[in-house]
Amino acid sequence: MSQLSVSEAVAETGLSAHTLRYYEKEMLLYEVPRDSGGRRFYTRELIAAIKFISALRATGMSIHGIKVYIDLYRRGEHTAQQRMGLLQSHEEAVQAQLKQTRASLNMIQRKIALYQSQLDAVAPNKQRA
Amino acid sequence: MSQLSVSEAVAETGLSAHTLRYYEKEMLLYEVPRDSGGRRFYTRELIAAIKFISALRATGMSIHGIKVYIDLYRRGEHTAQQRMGLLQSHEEAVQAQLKQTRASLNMIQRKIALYQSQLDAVAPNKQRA
DNA sequence: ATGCATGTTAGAGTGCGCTCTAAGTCAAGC
DNA sequence: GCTTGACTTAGAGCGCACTCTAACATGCAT
Repeated sequence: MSQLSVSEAVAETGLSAHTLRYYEKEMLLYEVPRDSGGRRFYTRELIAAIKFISALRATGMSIHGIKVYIDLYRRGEHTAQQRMGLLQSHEEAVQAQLKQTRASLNMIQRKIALYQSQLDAVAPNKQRA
Repeated sequence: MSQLSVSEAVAETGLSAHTLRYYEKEMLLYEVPRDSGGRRFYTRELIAAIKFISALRATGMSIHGIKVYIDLYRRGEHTAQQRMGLLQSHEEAVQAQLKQTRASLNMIQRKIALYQSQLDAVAPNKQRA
């Protein structure tokens, strides 16, 4: 159970098998083990890596940016400081992006409120129906 | 001053002239007026529309999604209800996306904290330097 | 032994949102 | 009149992140 087949990994991570292979080709995943028939399987560690990669993607880090991080990982413990630095600057970027999104959302909400008062003025009784 | 040239509109909206033309070609912007020489200029209303479109884009609405909204706009006042509905469902999508981003950010922050304690254990005196 | 699901590969294709190119026009300043 | 710079057009090109195709292999169930 700590070794997932492709279809189990798909269920567990929410990514498609195509995407898992694509990440492997792009070297975001490496040393993915195979069974006797040449089929991949995913260890606990790989699943954790995939989930972390997904978190980076979900927050807008590019495949290339993730690759830089993973490459540091592969080069060993002495790169920990650099990796942390990358994550910290990514965190800042995400915070900025969140701020921007909230500002834009606010503008959209004000527009919705405008529609509401406008529709209300036209058919004020609807609110009591 | 309420009529901006292309370069002024670029400065005001943060979009490129290429992008403004692209939005016009895609019909997100329409009836963009021209001067005697055939050059575009942007009215206050257009600038406001561009900023609203930018807010929709910044929150992840596709060009196609925006076009649907704008097309309703062009069809007149009787589409106000539908337009509000579109904005409301987009708002929900944005809230969901924010939630997802916050969760992913949290995972990244935990990783950063892990690095911090790890680097701290290796060189505990650095914190007092 | 046959059928079927699940996997494999290399490489092509897709959709999106710009972004740029090339060749040309126009108005203002020298 | 000439240069400069801001603009115009149609259409090509680009980078990204998948996503799919086609042909083939494996292994389990009947």
